[in-house]
Amino acid sequence: MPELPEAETIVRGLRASLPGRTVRELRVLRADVLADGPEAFRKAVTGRCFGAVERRGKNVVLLLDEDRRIVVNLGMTGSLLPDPPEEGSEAPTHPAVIFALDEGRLVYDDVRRFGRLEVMGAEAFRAWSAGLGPEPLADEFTTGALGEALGASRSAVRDRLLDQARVAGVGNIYANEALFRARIHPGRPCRSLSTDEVRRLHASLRAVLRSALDAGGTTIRDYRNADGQAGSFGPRLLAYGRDGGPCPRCQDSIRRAVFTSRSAFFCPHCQPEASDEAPPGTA
DNA sequence: CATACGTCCTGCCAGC
DNA sequence: TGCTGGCAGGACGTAT
Repeated sequence: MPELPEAETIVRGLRASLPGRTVRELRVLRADVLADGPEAFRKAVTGRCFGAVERRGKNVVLLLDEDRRIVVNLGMTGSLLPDPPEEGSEAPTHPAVIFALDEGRLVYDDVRRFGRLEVMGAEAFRAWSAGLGPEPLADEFTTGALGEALGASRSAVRDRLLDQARVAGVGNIYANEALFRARIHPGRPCRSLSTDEVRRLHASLRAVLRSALDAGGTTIRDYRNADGQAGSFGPRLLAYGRDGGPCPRCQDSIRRAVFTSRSAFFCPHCQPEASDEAPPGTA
C-alpha cells in the first residue's frame, strides 16, 4: 500500500541512478500493468533517456526526453527497483516490466498487479495532474485548503481523505493514523467537523506523513510487498492494524470497523462517533 | 453530482 | 498436515 511517503521514498532512491540512463530494450512480462498495451508502451519509451524523477500524490513520475513522462501508479504492491539493487533494497520477486538501460536495469515489480504504467505527453500530464487534489506536504496546503477539500460533504472524513481528487497521496493507513492523532472518529461526516477539528486534522496529517517519510515509509507485512526499501514506520503506527490492542493515549481497546469496504481503526474513547465539539458553523 | 458497489489480483492465514 | 475460503485494498467502471 504505497502511499505518499512510500512513493516519495522510491522516488528518492531512483534519483541516485536513473537520470541520464537510456532505455535500450523493454521486457514486458505482465502486459496488464501497461495502461495502453505493450506495443504502444515499448514504442514510447525505447531509445529515450530518463531525466528527473518526481512524485505526484502516490504516483511516481519518471521524466523522459521530449517532455514525456511515465506515470507509475503503484497500486497496492507495486515498486520500482534498480537492478543491481541498491543498498537495503529488496530484490524483485514479481517482475512485470523490465527496462534494460545502457547501464543496469529498472524493474517494475508488482505482486498483485493493481499498479499501472502510462506514458503521457506534456498536455496529457497536465490534465491528469490537474485532476488530482493538492499535495498535503506542500506549503500551499493550509488548514483552509484541507477544509475546502473536505467541504460540506456528508461522506465519512476517512473516505474523503482517500479521494485522490480531494487530497493527493493519502491512503487508508495514514488517513486512519491522522484521524487517530487528531482524535476524530473516521466515520464522522465531513460537514460535522468543527474548525478546530479541521485544524487538528491538518496538523496531524502533515505530521504523520512527514514522520513516515523520515522513516522511509511503512512496510506493513514483510511479505515481498510495496516499497523498494523496507520502511521502518510500521511499529510507529498508533492505530492502524492494532485492533484489540491498547490505545496509547487512554488504554481503551482500539477497534476495527468496516465501512465503504475498508477497515477503519480508531479508539472509541478518544475518537467518539458523536462530536462533543461545538456544532458545525459555530466554531 | 454524489454515493455505493463490483472488479481486478495474489499471498497469507484462520479454520477445519 | 493439507486444503480452502475469506480477506486485504487503490482506482476505476457501472449503477442508483
